[in-house]
Amino acid sequence: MPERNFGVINLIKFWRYGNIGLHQARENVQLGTHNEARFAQMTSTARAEPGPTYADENIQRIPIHQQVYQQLRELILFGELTPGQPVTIQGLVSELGAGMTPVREAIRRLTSEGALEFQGNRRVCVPTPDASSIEELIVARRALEPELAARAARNATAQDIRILNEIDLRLDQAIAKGDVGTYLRENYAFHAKLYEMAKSPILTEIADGLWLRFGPSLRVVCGRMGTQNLPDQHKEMMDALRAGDAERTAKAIEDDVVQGMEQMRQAMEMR
Amino acid sequence: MPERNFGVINLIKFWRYGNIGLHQARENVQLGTHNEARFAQMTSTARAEPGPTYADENIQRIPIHQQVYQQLRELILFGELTPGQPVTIQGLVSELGAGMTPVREAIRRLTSEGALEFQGNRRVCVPTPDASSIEELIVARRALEPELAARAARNATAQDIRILNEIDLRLDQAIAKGDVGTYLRENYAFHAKLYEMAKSPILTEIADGLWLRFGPSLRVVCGRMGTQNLPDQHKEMMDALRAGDAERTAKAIEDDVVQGMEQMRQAMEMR
DNA sequence: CACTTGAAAATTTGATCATATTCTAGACGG
DNA sequence: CCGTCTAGAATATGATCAAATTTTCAAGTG
Repeated sequence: MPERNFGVINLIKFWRYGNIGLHQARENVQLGTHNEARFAQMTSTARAEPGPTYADENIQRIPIHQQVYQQLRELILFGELTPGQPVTIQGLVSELGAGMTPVREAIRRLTSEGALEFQGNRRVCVPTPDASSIEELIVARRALEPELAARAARNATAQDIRILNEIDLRLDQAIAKGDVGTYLRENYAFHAKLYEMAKSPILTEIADGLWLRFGPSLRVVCGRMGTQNLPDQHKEMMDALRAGDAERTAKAIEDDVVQGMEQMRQAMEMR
Repeated sequence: MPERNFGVINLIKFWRYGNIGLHQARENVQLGTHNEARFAQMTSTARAEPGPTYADENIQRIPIHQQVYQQLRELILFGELTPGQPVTIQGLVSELGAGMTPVREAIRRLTSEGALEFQGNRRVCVPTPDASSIEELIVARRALEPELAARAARNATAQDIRILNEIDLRLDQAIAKGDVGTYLRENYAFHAKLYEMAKSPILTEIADGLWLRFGPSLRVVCGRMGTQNLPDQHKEMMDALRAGDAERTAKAIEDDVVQGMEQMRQAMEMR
């Protein structure tokens, strides 16, 4: 059972078992009080240093509903929550020490992104995609990712390429070590970086949202298969990128996406 | 205190001028009380008959946050709100007689769908798409709509085709009469019906969401240009559909989408 | 007698609101 | 023109009520 309070960002890892918010110990875990909650990236990965490091500038209160949203988003994105798992408002409230309204707002947002599912009877849970959902996701990603990759290639700076390369290195290590969690995060980071480079906010938002729909399943599948034969077509893509060849970059990403998604589909059909 | 209850559905027509909720007459308009607010379509068009028609079955309370969401959604979708217009929580609260929490939830949902924009300083407004946004929307719609149309064609029943045809007739009449409001609604209805036929919930949700992003602009453009030279490539599409030719249906829809969006882009650039 | 079934009580959770607190933008005075 | 102040708008909480789920318990059935 959880014992410590790491600030909101770190603490939700403990869930993942059972109905969120019910069968866990009720720690006096608390969201940062108003003076502690400070600026953080809108995007994803939380910094490891929540200390009193908020130097001077850029100090901006980050609203609680935003914090809750981000955390919940990551839990789903990286499969910390399993498909079918119920997510209750009250659970989150007591788990996070936040009020109902912000929790509610976060849940609505995630629901409208397809990351959570409204069950009809006022309840919300993590969706369990079926075969046809996966098929739709393949179509959607296949349509969007190559376009984004091509745009990224056209805008790529040396700096961008270096960062991508670093991510890919960590990705390789994670695969070698069989570290599923890191694999998932770095793999996402790789694509997210490409999105960022594409400088196309709308397309990015859509493509990014798709991850939420298969994140939980991806985790389950990887957990069963291990990381060994996971796809990493990124090498060819990096070559194309360095060569400044947008078409080839797009094609490489398409292959990566299709292979990864097909693998997931097959793994899910097996059960 | 409120005197009549029309059900939330009918009442918001009053806005559309100025900052929502501020400079309007304060109708004593009120959200349905708990026992009055009853089941309605999750989708779009509200039935005209809110009377005590909730016969026996299917009587289900529709949550206020849901009602607020739907209304706000339609206001945006059909250009009742202009780009740049601020949308305030308090405004909606006093206009609708709803509490803050449900209004808040509705706004969060719409924000995460791109229908509203968070301005950084706790304010929310209807976004004003720039040229590059439009370009992205074209790419996205061009990728999704033909796919959906092809799927629709494969599933089409005689009944479906008849309904589509009726919608298209009303569309023609609206164009002839120069009735922009009806044009917008029927045009949307046409595509929405296709989505429904495609039976692909995820792709549909994405494609449907895009309408929210250009709805307000579309209204502005149509208002300036009149309805005369608006696109309606639906005839060719209907032929293809009746012939059961999915490819041709997809192509026709692609033309329709591209032409419509390009026209909007040009009209917007003119100013 | 074991087992299913059913209905009502008890408990958990969701929905909504009223209220307190924190921010922001714009007015006002220097 | 710039800093200060103030009205009002947003954020966040906890209370309250309604709905749904679970539990309880006993009657009915094979």
